[in-house]
Amino acid sequence: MKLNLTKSFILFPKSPFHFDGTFHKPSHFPNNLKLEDWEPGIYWQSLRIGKRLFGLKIKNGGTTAKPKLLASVFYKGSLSHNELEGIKKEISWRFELDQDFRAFNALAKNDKRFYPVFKKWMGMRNLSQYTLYELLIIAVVLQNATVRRSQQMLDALISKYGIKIEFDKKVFYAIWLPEDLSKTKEQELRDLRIGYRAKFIKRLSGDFANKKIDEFQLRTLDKENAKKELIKLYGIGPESARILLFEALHHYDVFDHIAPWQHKIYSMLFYNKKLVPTNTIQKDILRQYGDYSMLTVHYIWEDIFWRRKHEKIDWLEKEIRL
DNA sequence: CATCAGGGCCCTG
DNA sequence: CAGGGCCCTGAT
Repeated sequence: MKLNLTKSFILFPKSPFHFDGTFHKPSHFPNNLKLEDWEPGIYWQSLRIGKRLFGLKIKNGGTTAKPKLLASVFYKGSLSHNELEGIKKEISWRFELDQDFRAFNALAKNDKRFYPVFKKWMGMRNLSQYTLYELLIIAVVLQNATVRRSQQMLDALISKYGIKIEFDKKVFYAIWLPEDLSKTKEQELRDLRIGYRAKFIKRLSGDFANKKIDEFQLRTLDKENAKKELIKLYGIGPESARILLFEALHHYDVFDHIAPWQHKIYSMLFYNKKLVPTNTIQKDILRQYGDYSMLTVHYIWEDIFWRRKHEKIDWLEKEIRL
């Protein structure tokens, strides 16, 4: 599908805003059939809004202190004024453009140990590129699998059910709509070598298609209630819920679950030791960072993965199982 | 060649 | 609330 038409507009995120830290997360695994792409100062992605599919390109037109985004939406057919306004709002929500970071930055300033990290990434947002359903699919392929296998599963799903789009002379893929999968036979999904996750994905797709769950309603709930709703979903447990609460629903204080592979990395990052008990890590992080526990960890986590691009960090390589 | 854990979760007892 | 089973892969 070629998206030939385009409308451009300017967005002003609340200062400070860190463009590259926001639009590129080196800790996320890259899949071959790209949903998004980044180079310094430019970001692209396929953008699902309701049932429509768009291309989104955002260029950096400002600085961290005086942020300005040059955005373009690519589309086919028509795009009404109202629809465009809706897209702008959705972009603001997903990329947290209006987020007030004053309290967080005050906390960061008093942190002797990690202040250099916070300073370096000041204004970095949590990145939530996808709809709740799309992120749910990604969370499911992450379960009980190493990075390479997660990549394989997502690529297999996208190559069979995804939608290929072209805009700005680049090719991207988008995740299908829930209703596209709700009637699929479980075996057809299993043939993609996603194992027992086939059952999860089928049932989740059905629940979304039948409106048993509504992303916009979940956005209005507080953390605990949102979590309760997410855990009710078939195939979504504590770890997947944590990912969704942070990435899709923008709750900054969800440091209630530590997965085994994260455990090793946190132990080294925060204590320079091999394995510190998880409840010690949790207590320490919650005591120091409270309402910003997950956001804080996100800054420190992404920072080490940025560093990994240029320097070899031996202990980290061992923990990132490819 | 076999065995096993891995970016978890469900189900059973 | 503990523990077994689950799909598949790459590591050992």
